[in-house]
Amino acid sequence: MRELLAISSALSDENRLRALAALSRAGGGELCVCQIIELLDLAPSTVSKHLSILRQAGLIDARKDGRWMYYRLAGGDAPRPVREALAWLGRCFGGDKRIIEDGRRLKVIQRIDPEVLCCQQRQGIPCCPPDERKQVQHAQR
Amino acid sequence: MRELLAISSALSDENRLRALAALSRAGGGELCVCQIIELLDLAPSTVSKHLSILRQAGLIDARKDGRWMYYRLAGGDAPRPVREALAWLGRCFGGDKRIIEDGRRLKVIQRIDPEVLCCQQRQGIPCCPPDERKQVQHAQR
DNA sequence: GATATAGTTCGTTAATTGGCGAAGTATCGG
DNA sequence: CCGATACTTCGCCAATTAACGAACTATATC
Repeated sequence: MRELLAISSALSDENRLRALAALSRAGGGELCVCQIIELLDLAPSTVSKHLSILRQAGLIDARKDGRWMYYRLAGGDAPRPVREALAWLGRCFGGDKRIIEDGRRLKVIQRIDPEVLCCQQRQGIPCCPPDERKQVQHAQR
Repeated sequence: MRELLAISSALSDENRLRALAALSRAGGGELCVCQIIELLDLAPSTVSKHLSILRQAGLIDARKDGRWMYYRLAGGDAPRPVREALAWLGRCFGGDKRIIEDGRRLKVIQRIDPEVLCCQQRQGIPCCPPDERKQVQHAQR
């Protein structure tokens, strides 16, 4: 019950679902935090908290490489409830508008060297056209 | 996304999970509100709210019969995300201690005529062994 | 070592949510 | 019609949570 609640609670936030969708679509299966920050357009501390909630629930794994943290979806060694939840999500994400738009932006983000991306974030430069970002936010609903 | 969030949010509360588990285990597949009130040991208005959240998410259906409302799990005509979520839950509930205990108590509750159960609730009489419930409640007796 | 940097943790605030009782709605039995 | 009854909706309060910036940790580079 506790595990089940941890999973469903982790899934009950839009930004966390977006992060999971991004991880499931990231070629190579890994994203670094700065990429997720860029995608979600939230403060680093907020994204870090979201990722820690997903990790606590067992839905994602983390790998540290120098100063960088890479996150990926939990794999075949994860408990069954986790694997099944991820499979369920995968089938649901299919045609969602927001997820598709995120996928498009993710491709752009992944083309940028993380080093450069972080540098741009420090200076408050968005990597994607700003007007697209506002649109996404307003289309939110 | 909206549907997905409605479902996962509905599942992110222990009492709602307990209600779903009870519905999945209720022989005949239906429970009336007073039975769920008795099982969860919450105020009627609270239980009603929980049920409306589950219903909003499409996870349960309702049927009105006179003064009584009967709830049951959504069936094969429900959207795929809902059906899959319920299937996932069904596999998770398996060995959970609380769910098993609830199942035991549910059997006792279902043996009571709902008419009598409601009458007892009005008078603050618990239908199950008092030592398993909060002592405060029958202080009046 | 000193400085910079990628993430995390902490503390605060605003919004959301779970809980209750009171009031409201619809139905039953007289 | 009338009261009783099964449930829902409303209004309020307490607990939780998402968000942020500031402070902290760990690692890389000089």
